[in-house]
Amino acid sequence: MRASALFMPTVKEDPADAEAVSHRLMIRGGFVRQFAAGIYVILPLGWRVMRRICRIIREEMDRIGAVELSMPTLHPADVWQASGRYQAIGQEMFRLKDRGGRDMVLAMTHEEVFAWLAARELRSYRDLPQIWYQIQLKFRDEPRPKGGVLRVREFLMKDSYSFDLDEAGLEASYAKHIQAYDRIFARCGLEFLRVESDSGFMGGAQAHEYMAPSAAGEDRVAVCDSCGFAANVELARSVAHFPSVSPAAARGQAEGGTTGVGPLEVSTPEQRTIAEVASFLGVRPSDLIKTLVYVVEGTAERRYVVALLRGDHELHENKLARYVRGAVRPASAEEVLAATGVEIGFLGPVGLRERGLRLVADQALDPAGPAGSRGYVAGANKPHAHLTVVVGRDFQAEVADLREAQAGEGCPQCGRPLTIRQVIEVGNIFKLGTKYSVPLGATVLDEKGQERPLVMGSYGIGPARIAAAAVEQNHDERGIIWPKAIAPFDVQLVQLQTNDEQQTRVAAWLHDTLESSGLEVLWDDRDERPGFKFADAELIGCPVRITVGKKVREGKVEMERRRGGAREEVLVEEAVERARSLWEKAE
RNA sequence: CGGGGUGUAGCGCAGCCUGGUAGCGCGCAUCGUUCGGGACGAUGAGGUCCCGGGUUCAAAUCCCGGCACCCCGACCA
Repeated sequence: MRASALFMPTVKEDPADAEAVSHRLMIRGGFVRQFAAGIYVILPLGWRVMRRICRIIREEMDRIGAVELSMPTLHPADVWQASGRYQAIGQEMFRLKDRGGRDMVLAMTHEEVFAWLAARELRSYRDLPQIWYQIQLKFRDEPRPKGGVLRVREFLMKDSYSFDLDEAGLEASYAKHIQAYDRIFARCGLEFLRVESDSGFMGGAQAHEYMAPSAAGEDRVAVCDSCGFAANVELARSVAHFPSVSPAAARGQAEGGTTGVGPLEVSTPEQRTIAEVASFLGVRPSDLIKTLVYVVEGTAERRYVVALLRGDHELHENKLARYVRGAVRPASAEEVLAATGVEIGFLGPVGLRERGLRLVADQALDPAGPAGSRGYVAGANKPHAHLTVVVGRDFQAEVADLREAQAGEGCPQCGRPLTIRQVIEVGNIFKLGTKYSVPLGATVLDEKGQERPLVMGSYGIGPARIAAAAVEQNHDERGIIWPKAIAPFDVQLVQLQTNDEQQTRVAAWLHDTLESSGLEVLWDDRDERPGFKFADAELIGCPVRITVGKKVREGKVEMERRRGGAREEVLVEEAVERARSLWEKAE
């Protein structure tokens, strides 16, 4: 491909509104342009990267026996009403009406349509298993698109759906996807992790996410280097550290004993925050209990739930939400007062049950756990006072994993220290069960002639996120260093003097010969100065660069790898073989 | 949705406080010189100053309302 014929608008200056490295470099390198918030034009270079990624995805999906098809993105609302998601999903779904006034939606995912198709076309267990996939647009009205193509409102997704007769079949389909995904991300040249993920509070099905470590990532995972445990922090349990108890906090424990008299009150005028109380009483934050009031929304359960955490720990709201099986939000100051009768700052667990509130304590506070029946300081539920309390003696609470795993805490499997890594979610796999097949009537007859709902799985990959993650993980100050499998071209052939006939002849020959050997070549034949072309080549980041310059008079060209390595002079007649071997060695 | 910020030539920005002539760099066009690390000179094209309303003799500039985009947080099938 001649660069003069390729539309590749590179820019020298950083775009003003691009923060993430991948965003900056993909704009500057002429891969994408922003059209509106979270909506992108993919330019020819970007599209070549996308096509290579999609090709790898197709090869690996086909290899596990999946079949490709294409689903509509404009859906009548009724399939979404059937699954309940028309109501359950809020503003994230684009909704519209057709000319007849019928409710329509733009597809944000395709479980419903695939289940609809399965319901109509799959009749017998003999039709199973099936794995269907597509590479299709998704529309999500994200509240805040960000990070270039990392979080957008319209994007391409490979999504596949498996249909099996039973859990064992789903297990097999799930395992096949793990195989395919491991290969896909490895072939795309990504550093990635497969981690346990939150399957939501709609059932206990298993789910994993594929995560590419990057500072631009929006998720965090807890990883154990010793035993290989890896989970999203939304899910990860961890073993807390248990610092020794401060004398002041221990006093309540000692004087009350584990079964003896109740809590002791201390005066704490105007001391509201954990830090204030700790410093006022001369104890550590880990000697305090944090009392957080949350509102449970959209369930028949009690409206408030009180979360108790050790003072140095942070609540992970999703964990609380999953435990109480409903969305939660922090109660407002007024709601806290209404529910507890106390202002924020002096809230504590003692006596709240008697007011009809549900108390959930984080595992680290469990008296049956490593902390034992130790003393803590907590609010007294009256202004300007705190109590020294013992969990289980002075109040009772349900125990659950509520806090976010922190770096250095113990791995739940082996106890060694956990590492927290920031990651980009590039794919996920999910055991759905019968969540969509039942409402959409996707059933087959089993060998006994009994009607059974299909057991489904759904599996997603974001090709643009693979591209962005690859850039985040592979770049230097000059530009992108594409992994060779997904680079827009394999070789960038830079011809320096475009009016030099000998150079043109050599470049044309190299271009044609390399192409016929199976490598894709971007021949920079533009009438630009050398510095300009070198800068563009490094910005665009193809694995191998060949420079055709004045040395062709001596029968030589230069070549080098984009990722490090020395620049070398090579005889023209040896250049094709040498370029191929450099490309083979590229990562 | 809460907080912060920005909208001026294709891109990056100054001008706004203190109202009156719309400017700089890059890019673009033409010519010349140059051209192995984002060249130099000359000439030139290119503007609803985000939109609407108000104040004023006069608004890019002041006031009111709206919209768009970015960042932090919340949210994220």
